[in-house]
Amino acid sequence: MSQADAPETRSDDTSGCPLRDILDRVGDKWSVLAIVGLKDGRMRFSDLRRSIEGISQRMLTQTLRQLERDGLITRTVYPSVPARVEYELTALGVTLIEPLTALARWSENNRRAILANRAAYDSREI
Amino acid sequence: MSQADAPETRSDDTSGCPLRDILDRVGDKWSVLAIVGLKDGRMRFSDLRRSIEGISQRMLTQTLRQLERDGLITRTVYPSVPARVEYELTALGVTLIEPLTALARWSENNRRAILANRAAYDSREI
DNA sequence: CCGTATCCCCGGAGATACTG
DNA sequence: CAGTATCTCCGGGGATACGG
Repeated sequence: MSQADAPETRSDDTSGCPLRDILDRVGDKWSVLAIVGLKDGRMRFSDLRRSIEGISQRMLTQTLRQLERDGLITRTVYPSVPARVEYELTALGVTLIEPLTALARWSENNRRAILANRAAYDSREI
Repeated sequence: MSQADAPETRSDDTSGCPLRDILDRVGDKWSVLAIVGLKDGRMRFSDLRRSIEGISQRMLTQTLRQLERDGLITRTVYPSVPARVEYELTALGVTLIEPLTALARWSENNRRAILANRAAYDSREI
């Protein structure tokens, strides 16, 4: 994709689509699970990890860093031995729960319909 | 989640998380743009393609098929010459617009804050 | 105009091993 | 316990060319 013809010169542009900016985060499998995992309060790294079935240490760290960078969660290090780190949603992060929940509701409400549609589509599509 | 030896359930799995099922679609860059592109009414393939900056023909086709399979859009072929195909949101697809819009609003409302957070994080993180 | 088939590359993400 | 560093593999998706 060449930028040769894009006169749109907002510097903080996100490729012209602010929606994507958040959706990239929200759409990310692990990000959502991490946010949801933190919605009931602070958690330590290892507990969070256990609560998110299937995530690797690497991915959890990476995901949490992103969320921290965006200001959606805080990271608190307790200099005990062994190290102990807790994560918690920020005020900003908490506000994300609501629209996320709206989507979750939509999902639950329409899940069966969608699965049925898929089945129907697949069966007539052999 | 202690599913001792979960023997690789099914392929319409969602791995026990219905949320993911939809988020996989919603989180998909092109899916969202396609849905948004159709929110004002039916469109032909090529118009849709032009309206979504940067999408390849391959990706658009693929994305539209998925959405059709899920029953979120309809595909109508007019056997004219040359072929002409129009896509349109279904009733179900229309209902997705609302929660999607909620997220979009959140995005717009918090975009600056997030970008600021990122900048702050990056500057103290050299 | 609309869609499919091929080739190919780049980066995401798992496994593993190691430090503070 | 929490995090980083490699290595590697796999597949998403762009470019391209062709068919209906």
